Amino acid sequence: MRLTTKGRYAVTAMLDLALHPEQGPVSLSDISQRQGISLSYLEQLFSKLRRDALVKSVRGPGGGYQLGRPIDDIYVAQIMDAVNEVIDATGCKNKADCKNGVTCLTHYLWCDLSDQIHGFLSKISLGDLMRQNDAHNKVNKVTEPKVDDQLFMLQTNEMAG
Amino acid sequence: MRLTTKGRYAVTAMLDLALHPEQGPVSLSDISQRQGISLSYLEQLFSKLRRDALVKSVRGPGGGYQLGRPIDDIYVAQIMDAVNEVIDATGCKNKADCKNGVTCLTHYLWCDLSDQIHGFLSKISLGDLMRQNDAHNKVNKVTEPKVDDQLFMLQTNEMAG
DNA sequence: AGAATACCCGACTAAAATAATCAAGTAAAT
DNA sequence: ATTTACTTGATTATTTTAGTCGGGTATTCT
Repeated sequence: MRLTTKGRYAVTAMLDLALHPEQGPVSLSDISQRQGISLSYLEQLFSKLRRDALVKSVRGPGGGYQLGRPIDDIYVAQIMDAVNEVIDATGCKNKADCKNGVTCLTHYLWCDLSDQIHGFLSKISLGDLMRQNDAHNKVNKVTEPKVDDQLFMLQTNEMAG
Repeated sequence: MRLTTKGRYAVTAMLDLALHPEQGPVSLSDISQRQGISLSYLEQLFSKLRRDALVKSVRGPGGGYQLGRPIDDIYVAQIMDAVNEVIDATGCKNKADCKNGVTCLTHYLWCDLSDQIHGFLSKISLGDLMRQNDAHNKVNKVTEPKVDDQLFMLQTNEMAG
């Protein structure tokens, strides 16, 4: 899991789609103008988003892109994973001499953390983000992410597995 | 907030320090060997970590680095922030013609998400990570880090939802 | 049918960040 | 005094990001 500017562009573009629900498909040139992202770069990103079925494309005049699923079935982690290459976080996966030394303990701890972040972003949908903004405008307080619960949940999940 | 390989190196190095509590300072060359990070790159990272008082340095023979605070007072977000430059996530912060249109709504939603991630990582300390690993080992009796399981878990996470 | 729109795709280039290297210091311990 | 190891700055190489280019294909509209 990586949180890069590339992923930010992707999430931004997906949010742009989510904010234009049923006026037909949204063209990349529209997104390009509104969000200030180059058209060709958007094409690269949407190629990957489409590969993961996060968006559907409609060709021809009046065509463009639409979300591939309802906003509550699209999670931030999925968007990030679609556009970012998965990396080997340990750097020692294939080493024969990797025998639970200090090195691998740190790697393991890092993987733990990485899983926590991934699990966290796997629970935030586009719909969550948009509703949170609504709530924020009304009450100025948010109920969505339960951070402490997340921490404990991960522990129990791993123990079970 | 960015979650990059650079930040991963920093967290890894800090974990390495945390795992060597009171045998005196830990030299960067030790960390370099154990974690497979080049010495000079570690120097760059620790320059920033020191600037933020996350580590203390001891010069001379037998010198090295120690954590600047107890493990429960050092949070992952602080480490990330120390080594990563803060970026302007909106790209329109200073524009006078930015009047809360669709563009800025997406930017605002992104900032919201970014705050959530930051808040999440601001609650995970080095101590949390280490204790969680202890609990995991006790329950599963795992003595060797199971990298393949980690990867598998990540994949199923990606597929889920 | 033909023109216009907009997705699709691969290769290429430019810019930026990451990672590593080199060189020349300073502080402290033996 | 010598060695160790931090400290700093400059430089370079590599990778990633971002953008560009030039072609395509599917679709709609006239």
